[in-house]
Amino acid sequence: MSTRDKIMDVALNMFSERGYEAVSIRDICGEVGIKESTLYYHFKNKKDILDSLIEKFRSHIDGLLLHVDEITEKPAKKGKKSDDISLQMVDSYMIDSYLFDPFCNLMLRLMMIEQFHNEEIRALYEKTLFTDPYEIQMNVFRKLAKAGAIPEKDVEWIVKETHSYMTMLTFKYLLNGDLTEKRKKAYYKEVHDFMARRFIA
Amino acid sequence: MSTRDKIMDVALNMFSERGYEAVSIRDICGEVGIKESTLYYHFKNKKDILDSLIEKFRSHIDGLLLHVDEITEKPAKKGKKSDDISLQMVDSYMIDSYLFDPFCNLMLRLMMIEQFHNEEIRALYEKTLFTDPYEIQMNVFRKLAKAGAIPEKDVEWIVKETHSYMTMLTFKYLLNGDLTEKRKKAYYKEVHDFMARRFIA
DNA sequence: GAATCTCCCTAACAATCGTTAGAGAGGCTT
DNA sequence: AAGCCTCTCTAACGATTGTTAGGGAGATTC
Repeated sequence: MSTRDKIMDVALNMFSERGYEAVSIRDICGEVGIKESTLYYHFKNKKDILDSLIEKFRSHIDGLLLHVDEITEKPAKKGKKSDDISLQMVDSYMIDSYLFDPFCNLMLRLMMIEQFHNEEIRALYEKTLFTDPYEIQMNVFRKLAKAGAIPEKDVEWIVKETHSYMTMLTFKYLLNGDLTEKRKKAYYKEVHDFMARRFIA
Repeated sequence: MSTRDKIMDVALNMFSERGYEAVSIRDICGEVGIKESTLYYHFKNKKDILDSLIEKFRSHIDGLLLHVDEITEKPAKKGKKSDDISLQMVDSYMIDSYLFDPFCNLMLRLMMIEQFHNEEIRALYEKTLFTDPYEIQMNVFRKLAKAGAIPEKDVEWIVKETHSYMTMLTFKYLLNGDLTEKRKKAYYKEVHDFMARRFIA
């Protein structure tokens, strides 16, 4: 890993735990194992580290959203169980590559902490935690409705319930305390129980 | 308002926006209109301000919980609509005195920010946002089930859905950006729509 | 072989941090 | 009147903050 990457990695870990302003340049450099002036070779100032992290996160989730669109666009196969697409989507992809991903997880924590005095971060936080997931699930369930798997009129409330349940669990298990295997399993189990009740039983 | 109260008020506003470590003693004193040494007459150090805020919040919600217990203990009147108690409880009391209360709201934001490097705050945060509300709603809906308003077997999932929906809305509207009238109304409308769909329609 | 570029260093800068010593003004009790 | 308590002030302390000037070692280019 390059020095620049190492700096961003250490900074993210510290920012997401203590907050941007509470972490000093010397804290970061000490952990990375470089002198302060070396950091200023790679970043023009402290704010630049934060901006670079946000930029990295932006392009990271842009990639994810593109892939989600690809999956969603595939026509729902008739005769298959109604939960096929949604479970594949929601369970496998979004959870693994987004909520359980260490980089995304720490970025969400960082944004949760910094949202209150940074307009840009607040907007990105709202988009990635509320707007985008809701829209993605809307697309999936509308697709299912068109394939006749669920009634058209139920779509809105099914999405609202699914989305709010997963959002609550995200705050409860994934953005709260350490991201341990135990917490991930607890999250996964509750999501599965919810899905099973909704679509399998 | 006493100087001590003024300090706590200003400190809470700043801590909840920028985080504990990012706010300096001089920031607080400047806003209050006193010199730094005066602050040290009222608090033994910076941490003492934070601890006092937590203590104040603790006794505040203890009072709330006591009142909630009182309301819940009243027997459900037969012949009344099934939503009576729950709506009265959930809508009026908890929302107004807890989620919409400026002091509680700022404390929740502060705890959201500080939970990651303070064990005590993390525990309090988990309790007041997840454990307590879930338990309160459980008590209310179990009461309703005993009165025959809803089937006993539905209680758990009704509570899970209600609780997760309100928790999601709390994060979306009340702990996110400024606590404006607009946001409070948006929160209230969505809760009401949910209740109406569940119990009235 | 000289020059340039990349990446790190030592050493310091003014500003700000949390905190404290000590004094003074006004009101209360003896 | 004397002494004490409450509350605020001025002024400073050592430590830490973000940042910069300038130099040096090693690889690459001309």
